[in-house]
Amino acid sequence: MTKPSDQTRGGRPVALQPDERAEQRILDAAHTVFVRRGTAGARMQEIAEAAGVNQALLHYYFRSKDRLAEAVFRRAAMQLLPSVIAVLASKADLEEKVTRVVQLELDHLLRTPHLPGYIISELTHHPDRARQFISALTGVTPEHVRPRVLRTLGAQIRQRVRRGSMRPIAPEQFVVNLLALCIFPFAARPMLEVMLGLDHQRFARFVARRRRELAPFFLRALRP
Amino acid sequence: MTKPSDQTRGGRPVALQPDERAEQRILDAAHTVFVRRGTAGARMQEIAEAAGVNQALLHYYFRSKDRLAEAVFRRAAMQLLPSVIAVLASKADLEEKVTRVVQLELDHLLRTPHLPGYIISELTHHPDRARQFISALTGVTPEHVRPRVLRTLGAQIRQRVRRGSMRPIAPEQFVVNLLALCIFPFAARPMLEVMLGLDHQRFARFVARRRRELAPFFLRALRP
DNA sequence: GTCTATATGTTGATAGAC
DNA sequence: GTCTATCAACATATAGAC
Repeated sequence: MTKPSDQTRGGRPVALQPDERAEQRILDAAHTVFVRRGTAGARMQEIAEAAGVNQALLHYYFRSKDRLAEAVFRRAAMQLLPSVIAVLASKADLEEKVTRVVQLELDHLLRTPHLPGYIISELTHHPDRARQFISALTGVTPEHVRPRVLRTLGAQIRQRVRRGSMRPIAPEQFVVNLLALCIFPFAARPMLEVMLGLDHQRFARFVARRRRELAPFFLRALRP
Repeated sequence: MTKPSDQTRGGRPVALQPDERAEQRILDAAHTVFVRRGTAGARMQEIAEAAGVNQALLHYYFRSKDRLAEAVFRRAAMQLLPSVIAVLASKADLEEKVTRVVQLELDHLLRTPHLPGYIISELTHHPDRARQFISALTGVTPEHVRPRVLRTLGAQIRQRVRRGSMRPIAPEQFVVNLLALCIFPFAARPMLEVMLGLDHQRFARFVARRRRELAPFFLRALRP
């Protein structure tokens, strides 16, 4: 078994080899197809066509559909909450954290609007994905950071509460509320489009407005 | 083609016939399996076993997997926003609407926690579902009601704003924020469980707390 | 209405040439 | 590394007996 990633190329930053480019093209194509159809609904043939290669090559690089799906999911999971955890764990004060998370997340989701639906879909239908999701996160932020995010937030909140400038709120509720307000509109986009009669253009305007108003909305809810 | 629903039984409220009970059992079993595996990942055989019937009977009643999936989705879509639209369209004042929507939705989702993930998954992967979703809604609330929900909410908001007791907010943002805060925790439950280290019991407590605190949280965000 | 048995078409995966 | 050709395993759907 000689997988391309096992080969040594001397470690120098060379231009991508043909094989690497093929592997990358396959991964990108798989991402597109898996996101659109879901893992179970995706067809290896469609991925191969989208990548401009033969179906056998998919197995050459990734061995099975399952492993390919796992590779795609891992990469996608690392994208969903990239900067968010970093921001929440930072030393910035709460107002700034909220404002920056909203901007970062909405800007990012505007570029990859289908990501939330895909992640949610995978996590609900594929039991093992939860483990893979957490290990993908620990690839970005070390294992011990996440519990610390909650403790840090909790400390910041308690400090505010003591000062009388904030209502008490559990840090878990804080995080979930913030993520919900950012992510849900994209995850539920098809539902919202038919419910509210939004076409693509209106949805874009809807999000643009949200980008300005969401952080103030959230922060008002925290006032005493 | 003699479908059981075409048969006349005199219109009197009789006990369910064997056939009806089979059809119902199939629909329930299909719901369970489709929700767990997703439409593409579900197998007719598994549904048949769960319903305690033969696979051929599924086709006898529903003709194809696709039609069965459509029937299941339509029923599920009617469940997701059952009372919510009714409450939002009612004459109650805004505080009461918010409070009641939170209670109704969280209570309902506690009983069917997998519904949001399933609906979102279907809508993102199956393009035609959007049409079916809206027609399922119009089965519950007449077509002309939903635009009126937004107008009604808009009028109530403007009234408050004029009185100085509320910040301006577009009714679309109002509705999406409210739904996001209610539904997202369930749709993203597997993600939140690993991110926040919640087991099932902790998640239940998390939601119980949310049931008390969410409406006040939301209403504070609306204050001037 | 409900079953068993089977046809028919896909799909993921492999073998082997180049 | 990349291709063509092909296999074996399902999964959906139907035929036909009871």
